This record gives sequence, C-alpha cells and structure tokens, in this order.
Amino acid sequence: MKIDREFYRRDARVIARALLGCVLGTRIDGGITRGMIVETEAYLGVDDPASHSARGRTARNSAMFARGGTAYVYLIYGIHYCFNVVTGDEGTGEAVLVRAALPLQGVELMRTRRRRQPRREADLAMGPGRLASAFGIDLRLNHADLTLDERIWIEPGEHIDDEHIVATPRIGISKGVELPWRWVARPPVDSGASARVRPGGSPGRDR
DNA sequence: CCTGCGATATTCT
DNA sequence: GAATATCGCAGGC
Repeated sequence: MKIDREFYRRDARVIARALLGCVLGTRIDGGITRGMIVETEAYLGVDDPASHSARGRTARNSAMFARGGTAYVYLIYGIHYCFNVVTGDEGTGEAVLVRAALPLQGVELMRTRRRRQPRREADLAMGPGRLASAFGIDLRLNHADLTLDERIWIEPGEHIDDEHIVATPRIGISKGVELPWRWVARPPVDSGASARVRPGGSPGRDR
C-alpha cells in the first residue's frame, strides 16, 4: 500500500517528521528492496538559503518544483546520488532529503550494490549517498511519481513517538545552519550508554 | 572510537 | 576558479 497524494501536500517540516517509521521501497531491474526511514531533512523554497531551490529553477533541480509526491534525485560531489521527496504544491520548491533507512527486505541485493561492506547491516543505508546506492536509486528515478511509479514508492509504517525522535541542525550546509530541520529516529535502547567509558583496547581492524 | 582528506559533476561568480 | 544537502579510506588514540 502506497502513501497517497494528500500526504505530500503539506509543509516539508511536517512531512519530514511524519516520514520517520514509513517504509521506502524500490523495484529496480526486478529486485525489490525495502527499508524503514529513520533520518530526514526538510528543505523549503526561496526563504531557505540552504535549499537547492533558493536560487531558482535550473535543469538539475527542476523536479523540486513539481507537485508533492514527486521524486527529486541529484548527483552530489560528482559521485553520490541523493533521494528527496518533493512536498507541497507545484512550484513551491520544497522537498525532504531522505538520509537513512533500516534494511527490511532485499538485504543481499543491497550488499551487492554497495562497493564496500559495512560492519553492521544497519549501516547499509545510513547516509543519503549510501541509501541511494543500496536502493539502486539514480537519475532514472528523477521526476518519478511516488504515488504511481512501479519502481519507487513509500508505504505507511509504524508510528514513532516524539520521545524517540531528536531534531538537530541539518548536515553539510553553510547557510541556514542554525535551523533544527533534521529529524533522527533513535534506536529504542541507547539512553545513558554513551556516557559510559569502554574498557580495554579496541578489537581493532581485522584484515 | 575519532579526525582529516581526496574524488568529481553541476552550478554560480 | 570556488563551493557543494557525501563517502570511504588512512591514521591516531
């Protein structure tokens, strides 16, 4: 079951929060991969200097000005793809960058798509470039309609309570840095554990 | 665990 | 030329 159009026709910050716990799915070349979204960032239109749409429409960012529910995929640093969910009405230029997901289905396919194997399975799609790689997302999916396209979609997921979500400033930007428009779903168990000092030497890098 | 740095396409100055 | 919504590797602790 896919999320319908009305969901995407809201403020990018509301949708960024609401997408946590939802399930991203792709079917590329016959292979299905699915994962739970755990990290997002909101980017607004002309009033948000960190947004790709702030300085107007270009060939690269044109999908960002489509109606809510459209996929915006772009190449960053000449190497990595980033997957965004366009939000709001047509012409607004708002989107949500999907930064991380927990693998649920097609884990082996995700591994074959990633050059290097992460130590933990949970890290397969941690970070926007890794997520796009693991899910097989590239420029072919730019402009795809998430409510209709057979290759990429988002399903409703489990509700994540506010106490398990942290809002922080966005990553890797130089303008609008103070705005807390990044949302991260914490693992259920972690509180206090990071304050503890780990004894002994690190097992170190094998290999 | 943490930090620093190179790779490289698109856009803007 | 310079900057950019990043990642993986190298090296130190």
